[in-house]
Amino acid sequence: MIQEIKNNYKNLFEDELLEEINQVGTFKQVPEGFELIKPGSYIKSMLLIISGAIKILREDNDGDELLLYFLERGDTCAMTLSCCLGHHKSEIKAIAETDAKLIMVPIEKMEEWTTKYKSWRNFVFDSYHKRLIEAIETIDSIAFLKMDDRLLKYLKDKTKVNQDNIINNTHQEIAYDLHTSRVVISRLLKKLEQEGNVKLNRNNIEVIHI
Amino acid sequence: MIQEIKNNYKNLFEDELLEEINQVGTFKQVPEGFELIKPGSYIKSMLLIISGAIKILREDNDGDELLLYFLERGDTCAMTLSCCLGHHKSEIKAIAETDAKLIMVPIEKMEEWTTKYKSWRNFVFDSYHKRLIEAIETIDSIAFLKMDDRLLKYLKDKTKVNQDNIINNTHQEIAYDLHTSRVVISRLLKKLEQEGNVKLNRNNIEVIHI
DNA sequence: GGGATGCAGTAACATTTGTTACACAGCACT
DNA sequence: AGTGCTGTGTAACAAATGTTACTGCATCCC
Repeated sequence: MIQEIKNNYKNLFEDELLEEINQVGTFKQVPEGFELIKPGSYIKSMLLIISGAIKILREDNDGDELLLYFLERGDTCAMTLSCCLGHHKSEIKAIAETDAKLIMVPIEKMEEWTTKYKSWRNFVFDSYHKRLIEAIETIDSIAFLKMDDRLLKYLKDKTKVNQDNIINNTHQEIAYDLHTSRVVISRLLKKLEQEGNVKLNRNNIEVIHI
Repeated sequence: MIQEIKNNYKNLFEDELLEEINQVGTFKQVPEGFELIKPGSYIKSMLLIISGAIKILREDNDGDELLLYFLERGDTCAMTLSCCLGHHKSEIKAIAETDAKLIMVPIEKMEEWTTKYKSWRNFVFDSYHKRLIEAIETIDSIAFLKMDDRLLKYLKDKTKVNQDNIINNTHQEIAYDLHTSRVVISRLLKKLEQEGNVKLNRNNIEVIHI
């Protein structure tokens, strides 16, 4: 495992911390679609992402969903952090967007390390900063953009985290992430196709100009 | 100043830290409407709120605005924190919602204290957590609520931070905060009045059932 | 082949929100 | 009283989004 950790975090963490992570962390491999965090649950360990991508969703009382942002290699989940440090319940849902490799670190170590390692502290602060910025960018999208631009932005984000211009999702799945209806997505995708932004096939969408 | 600090932060910080804040911080009193943070600017000092309320806004490229959340006594601005620690530009705008008393702490102390004081570290983590939660709640409002419910929620939040059932704002000002138009706000306020939720007067709105 | 199923395309319509335009009321100032 | 200004009420319309219903197409299974 140590090699995987080093490959992804050696610039961020000092050797001693890398060694500790190696000792107390457990390696985990999950398939696409795996539910990593359920809303309302307590979290037992935090996750460091080695490869793949995780999507973070917000769910309201009626079960309606909305995509907040994606996490990638080198990222961690700020909600996990604050849940661990503050002992709050999870406010979000996390699903593996692609097959992913993770390291799970028990929560007891979290606080210990924030005292012990400056690099860890900075990592945690930086993660919070990034997530706050991304949450605010999500607000920007919802508040300032119309659905067609939100959709295009969503598709581009998807191609980025999946490193693939082809998006293998149904219109219904996209509608869930953007909290709208399938018909609306179909309509707007057709418009994007006519404008030359995407090419539509059954079960997949090719994004043209990235 | 020390007394003001103690009154508001003595449960959070150890005496030694309170003393340091007293030595390096400067007291500041600002009137309602004062612009504390401009978007795009670099921030020279972070602020601890003693009394009053601050509203935090997001501004897009066209100058359109959207209220993110309010800060109150005992709060600090997470964006300031991350700007200071990460040396990023401000992503937001901060306006005094009411007359307010603040303590300004020079940014150099920020990092020093995160190393030195556990209570400071926890305060910073906790602030991040709160702001992230509030940003996500703002997302909830925009994504899941219709404008009439958003407006009602806004009015209730306002009465809370102002500690006053009477809201002294024009419809236009409310429209800016919610990123919609004056006509829409007038229309919905009228509806809320007919439903018995508010009472409308010139230049002010009385919120009935808090 | 025939049927069942899931996905996408589309029309028709409803609702919500945004826009433009104008009337009028209250207030300040002269 | 007359003038101008700001804030509010409202109608009429436009645009965006949501909803319902129906179609056909591909795939899978029998």
